[in-house]
Amino acid sequence: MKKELAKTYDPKGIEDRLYQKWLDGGYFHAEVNPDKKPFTIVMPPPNITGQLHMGHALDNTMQDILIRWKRMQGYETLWQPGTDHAAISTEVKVIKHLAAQGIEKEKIGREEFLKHCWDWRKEYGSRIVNQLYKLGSSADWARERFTMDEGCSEAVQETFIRLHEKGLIYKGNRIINWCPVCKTSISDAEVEHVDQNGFFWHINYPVVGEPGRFVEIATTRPETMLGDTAVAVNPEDERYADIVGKTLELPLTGRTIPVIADEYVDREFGTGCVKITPAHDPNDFEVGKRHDLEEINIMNDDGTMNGLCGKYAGLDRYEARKQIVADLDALGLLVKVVPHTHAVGTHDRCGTTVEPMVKPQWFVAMKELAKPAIEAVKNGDLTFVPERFDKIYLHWLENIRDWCISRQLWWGHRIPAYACSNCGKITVARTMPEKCPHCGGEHLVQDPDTLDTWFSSALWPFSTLGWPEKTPELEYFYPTDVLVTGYDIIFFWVIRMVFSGYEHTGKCPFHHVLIHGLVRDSQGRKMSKSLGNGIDPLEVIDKYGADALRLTLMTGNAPGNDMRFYWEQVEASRNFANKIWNASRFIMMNLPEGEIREPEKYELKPADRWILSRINTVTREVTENLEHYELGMAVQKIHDFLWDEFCDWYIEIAKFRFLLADETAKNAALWTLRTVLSKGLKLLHPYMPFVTEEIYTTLNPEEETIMTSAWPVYEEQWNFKDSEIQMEIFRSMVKGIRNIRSEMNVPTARKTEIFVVPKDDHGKWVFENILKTMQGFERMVFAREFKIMDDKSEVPEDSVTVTLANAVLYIPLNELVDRKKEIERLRNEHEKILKEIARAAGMLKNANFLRKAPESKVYEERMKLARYQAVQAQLLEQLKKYE
RNA sequence: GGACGAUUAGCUCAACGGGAGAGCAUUCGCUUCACGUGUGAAGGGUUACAGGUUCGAAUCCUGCAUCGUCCACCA
Repeated sequence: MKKELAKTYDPKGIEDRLYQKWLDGGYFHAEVNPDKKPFTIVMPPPNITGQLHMGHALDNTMQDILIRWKRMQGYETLWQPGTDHAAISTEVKVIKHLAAQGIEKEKIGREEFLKHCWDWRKEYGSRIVNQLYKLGSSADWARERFTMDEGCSEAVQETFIRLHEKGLIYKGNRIINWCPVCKTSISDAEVEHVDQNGFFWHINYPVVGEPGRFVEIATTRPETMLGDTAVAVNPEDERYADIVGKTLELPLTGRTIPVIADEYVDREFGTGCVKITPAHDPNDFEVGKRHDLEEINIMNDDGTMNGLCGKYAGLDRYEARKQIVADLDALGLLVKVVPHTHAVGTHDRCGTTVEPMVKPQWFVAMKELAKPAIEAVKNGDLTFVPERFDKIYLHWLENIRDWCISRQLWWGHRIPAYACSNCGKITVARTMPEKCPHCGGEHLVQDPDTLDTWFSSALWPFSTLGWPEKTPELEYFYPTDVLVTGYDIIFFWVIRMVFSGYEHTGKCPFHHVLIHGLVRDSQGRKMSKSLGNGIDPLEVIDKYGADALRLTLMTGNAPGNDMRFYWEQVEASRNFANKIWNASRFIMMNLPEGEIREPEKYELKPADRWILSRINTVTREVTENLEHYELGMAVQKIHDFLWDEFCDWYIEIAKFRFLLADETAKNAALWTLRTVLSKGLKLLHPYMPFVTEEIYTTLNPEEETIMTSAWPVYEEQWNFKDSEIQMEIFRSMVKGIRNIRSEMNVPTARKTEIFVVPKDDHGKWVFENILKTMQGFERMVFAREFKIMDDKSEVPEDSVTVTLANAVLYIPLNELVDRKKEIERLRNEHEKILKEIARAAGMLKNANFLRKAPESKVYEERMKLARYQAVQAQLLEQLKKYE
């Protein structure tokens, strides 16, 4: 039973139906299969708070393309999906959600709050997954994981304990980045430096015992002076040499502080004297450690001044700044205020200015862990595509500081550490110890903190496969093959997965990292909620289909580069889907009920051989592009081949044979159409899964799906260079005729005679061959009659000419021939060809070129020159006719 | 202060050592029996700039300019 396709491709309905079919068919599912080679990608787990945005769409389209391609190549292909608990994001959202109902986190307590979080996860965790369905993602949903599910949580705990045992996780009083709004510590990676316009306040600190003598310091944060415990100068600085060791009066506090000398101070900057606040500045903290200074914490967790600040206690840090400045001014100690722009650390999630604070936190010691991760890139075990991201990765790792992993949040993996309320010592253990191993005390309390959300993501490539158990999946699918992600999370995620992989599994978790850029709006701005310029991928899918969206995201997109989103481009992609749809529809309309016989090679016409040869080459090139992760390049070639060569040329040529009684010729055309279409659909399938599946299964009703059909391979037996050359001549003939008719404004309806005068016997053979084998081609050249002549004696005088390399075509256009216009046209062409000749001849005259250039290049230029010269001679002859 | 990227047709981008390409836009045609979400033709570029290497450079090197991104403790 022959199925018919609708006149235009309408993705609605088709996409959902096909996706359901794929799910039901279990095609996305991968199993350990010793007979096949595995190919694995882990999906960057989207946040459970998230909504699908263009970044997800791009990221997942790229992964799906690789996965679908490898699946068709016969690999056991696992695309491991899952979601991330997104500690801080989720917690913030749940708090807001509860606040709307008048519920406060602190009031309901930890257990109750976590219940709400899990409810949230239940409600929204699957939302983004369903949105990924819409894209066509062929992930193995049966294996979907969650960073806080039982297995992943076990992996997290195990990791923590092992690292702790090795001494690589420690708890310490260090200066950390504190967010006064989120009220939690954050890691260095979460701090974004933003330029802010501020001031330099120059303040005089009086020298004790020397009335009238001051030390002038400059600071951008006067409020922190309440926590100053020294003033530092450079030891080499003669200006201040005599003051080192003296004591200063710290204004507004009644405290005194010493003047110390430290290399850290830059003599050239500011006044050359730096106030040292060890508890509120990372550098001062270091200086403080070197000089054994007291660390005075002057702030509360919410960024207000604490009880040590006297009259300023309770004021917000910025309010305190104002008053302190005013008070200093009143005391005559404010020397001057200078505008100053500087980079201020802000929390990347909420934009709050980070407050450095000294707090007891858990850290991962990074120095040793970073080593194998650095080595991996240096020895080629891990490569970035494009390569330039190597440097960014290495630079970060080579300058890495210890990773602060504890968070003062409730939603997340709780730190498996227990403090004894008797002796105060901490025990790290898998379960709460009954007795303190240090003092035998029975009152132990689990650390209230949870872990950085990236601590669990770092384990994702192996925790999802069952680690720490030695599961068959881990054995088979790990290490994974390629990781696809945006450059914006190299530090957060990629680096941490790499060192975690080496540390816990002894292997690099993947060998290639394919980096993509951001999808920006049409004006090049980042899509953001606050700007309201985001484009919802679901809206695009709804209007134009998932295939159109996917194609849009992949065309003209080079790895690592940002791209802009244009609706016009989506339209173009949709048009392409429709083009393929209609070409297929046309082919199917003409296919007979029964089988098509594979023609003998000699039954194939030059056009058949040409298109078969072309798709053979395209197959090879596309496969090579994919192997190099050149996804944009590959789809460009598929697109151009299918549209320009297959639709616009081959189908047009082949369709004439449908009308013939010559069954052999017709069969060859139909078989070729079907074969090339099938292969073309397969090449396109990873990019446009829906439309290709719909067509393919209609075309091949006996096949269940294109998804598991075999990826085409290059075969030498289908390489027909001779036919490619013949078709090249044919196409230049058709183009030449169309061109001239268009220039002369000849109506399509007007058919003419065309006289061909070949240059030589070979030329004659070529055109006789065209006449014999290209049935119906006269229509393509608007010919009433197509005659091959031995010489031009019988050609009507008033003909326009089309000059080819091996023949001249004469088109008698009678009254339409404007001699002046024709001369001008011929002259223009002659000029063009002279330029070409000059170029080629110039090269060939150059002795160095002949000596140094590869032989093939020289040969190529010789051939070109010969061809140009032939054309030029003929053009000259034409021109002579008019003179 | 460093590093990286971009600078190519009106717009958005490809090409990355051998004659500058695509999509969109523009102009002029086409109710050709798959597709007007189509089709034919045309116009449009000293590949930011200045040097250099090379037989040959958009492509490699050096410098410079503009824009962008990342990193960085200049208080």
